[in-house]
Amino acid sequence: MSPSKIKTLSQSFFDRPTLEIAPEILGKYIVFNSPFGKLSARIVEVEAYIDQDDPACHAARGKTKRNEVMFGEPGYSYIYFIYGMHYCLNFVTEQKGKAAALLLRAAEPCEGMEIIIKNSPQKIITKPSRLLSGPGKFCRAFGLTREQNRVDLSDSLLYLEDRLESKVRVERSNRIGIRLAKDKLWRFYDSESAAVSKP
DNA sequence: GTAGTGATTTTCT
DNA sequence: GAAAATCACTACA
Repeated sequence: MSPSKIKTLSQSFFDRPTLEIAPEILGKYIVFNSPFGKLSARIVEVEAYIDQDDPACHAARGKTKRNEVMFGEPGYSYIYFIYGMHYCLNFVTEQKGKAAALLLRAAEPCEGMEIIIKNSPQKIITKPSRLLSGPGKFCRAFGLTREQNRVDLSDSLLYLEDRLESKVRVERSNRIGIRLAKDKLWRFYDSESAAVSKP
């Protein structure tokens, strides 16, 4: 693969309207240089969370210590802990002062399969496409914790790559796992991927 | 195949 | 004290 076909996404990619970024981030690759080795995966499902007109967003009721990253500069990671067991990875979008992010819900494993399998429960290992099919599963398999919160995505630890051969069929639907604002069609996914969280 | 429940931190009422 | 941007196990049809 020639280097010209791989492009690292810079901060300017995230410094745009969230709903414009969402369909474009599908098919991109997330790369994490973990302490155990290099990991990467193809993003196939995201959800948008935007402060304004979104009661389901963590930031809708003001800034807290947990969600303050979302109010800051775009192009950062936002990892939060939920339900006592799971981490979820978000990408902060839009300009400083506006709280918005994209929640990474699912991806297809690419590099670092051995590490991903080691981090996953025995039962789901038989189905590779299910290894990263959910936000909590993705963070567990990649070994992401609060230590990776507020990471600069233009740095070399955690970043996104645009691989031009990656093709996506984008579909959108209502979001999953929330009670509020279910009517908003802010979930974007690749309908041709086996790894999306909805079967 | 679908349905129900437990685990357990952060934040808000 | 309760709910939340979840997952995986168990039970039952």
